[in-house]
Amino acid sequence: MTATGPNGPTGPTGTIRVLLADDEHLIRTALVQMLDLEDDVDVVAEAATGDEAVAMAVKHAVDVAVLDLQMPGLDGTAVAERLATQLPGCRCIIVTSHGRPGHLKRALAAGVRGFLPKTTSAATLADVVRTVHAGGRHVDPQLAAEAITAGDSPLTPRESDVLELAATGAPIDEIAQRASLSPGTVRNYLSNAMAKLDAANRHDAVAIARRMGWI
Amino acid sequence: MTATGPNGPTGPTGTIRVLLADDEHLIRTALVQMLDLEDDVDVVAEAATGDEAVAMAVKHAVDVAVLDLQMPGLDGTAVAERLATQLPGCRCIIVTSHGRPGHLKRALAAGVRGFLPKTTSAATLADVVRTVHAGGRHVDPQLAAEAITAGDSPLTPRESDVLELAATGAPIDEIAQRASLSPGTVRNYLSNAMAKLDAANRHDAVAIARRMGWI
DNA sequence: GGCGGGCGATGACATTTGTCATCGGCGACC
DNA sequence: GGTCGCCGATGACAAATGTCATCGCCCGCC
Repeated sequence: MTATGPNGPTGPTGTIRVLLADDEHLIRTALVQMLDLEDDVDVVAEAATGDEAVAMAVKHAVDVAVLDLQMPGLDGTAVAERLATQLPGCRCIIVTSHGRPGHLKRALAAGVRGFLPKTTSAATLADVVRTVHAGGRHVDPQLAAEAITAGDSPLTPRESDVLELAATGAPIDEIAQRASLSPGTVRNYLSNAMAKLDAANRHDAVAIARRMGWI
Repeated sequence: MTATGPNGPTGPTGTIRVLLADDEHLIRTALVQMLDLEDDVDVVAEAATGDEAVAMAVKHAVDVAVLDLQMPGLDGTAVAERLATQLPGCRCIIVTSHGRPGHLKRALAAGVRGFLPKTTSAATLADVVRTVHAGGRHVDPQLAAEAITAGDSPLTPRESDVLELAATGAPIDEIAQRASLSPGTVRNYLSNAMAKLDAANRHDAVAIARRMGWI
């Protein structure tokens, strides 16, 4: 099984060419060093933002991209979407601190092949890089279970928009302005969202939606 | 300068005995491996929670404790407070994702000697471990500047309490119950806090207080 | 063509919040 | 002893928020 990645010939000696993207310098370096200890893994690129990640992945034609979910600019899922078209052979793995069911769903929809919370053991990461590079998939079992029980967001697109704007704590009028809606309409959407989420008020609704990863 | 830690004789060969506490398994392992590459640093204990961190630090009589700020149970600052009495010679370093001025102030008050955001470069961490072990201090310069300009929390202790309870999005009555106060009193405190923080509503106030690290 | 659902809006209404003045008790400080 | 600030409370009032019914428009589906 000599290394012929999905993207044609890979590294000179069959190592897996990896991009690692994380905005936290300390963490990124630590992770890179750790992955580089594996002799079949070669971290050939690093990035601190989503945009940088896309650029570096393409430039170095990496086999696997390990992406932090929350980054300035594009988030990990958005990067995966871009790479799906710009570097079709590249497989993406998302790593995140906060494992919300909704995030997992969106990531999977974006074609991500691996999804891990940062609470998983270190050995797992290298394994998942290999699994994914070989064409397999891996999502954290516990998260998968949560995602299944949690179901999809009951909110309509507009309701999500408005709720997202409400997340800043802004009063109704400001939300209305920013969404180009009448204040009354905003209240209606918010009221609907609250009913669907079984929340006592909109801030509670925001908290619930956030917890589920729906906004 | 043979290694005689503040706590009496340290490791057998003058290495610095370090505890590393972080609830994210992946990160913790990566950081441990990275620090262990330094030949004058020896990570002799790990912990995933605040309580565990205190226990392990004492048990292994470490010279330096590297603590993540946000952990289940005790947070990094609380651990530092405990260690100040239970293991007086131990120096504490706090590492955190979100650098809020208030957190820095509280940490310094708790006797912490180093304070770093996770965005700092990897080389810095080992340096700070050495600096702190040698009796020095190190706080991230940018954070220090913010902390100085930000000033202290204008909130009274009770106002902070109530605001913290309000942070969950609960309605007034629930806050009142949980704080054992009359609803009217809660509204007064909240109103005061909002005025002091120049916030449009209490959720805005929560956001501001959080940003400053005052709750 | 009818039906349902999302979208956007309005109006009326009840409830919740925020504001303000005011009170009494307590402890610290001069 | 007087003053000041924090604590806890009450009441009155205004403003923001949440609820509900109802309307019209448009689009997709059967």
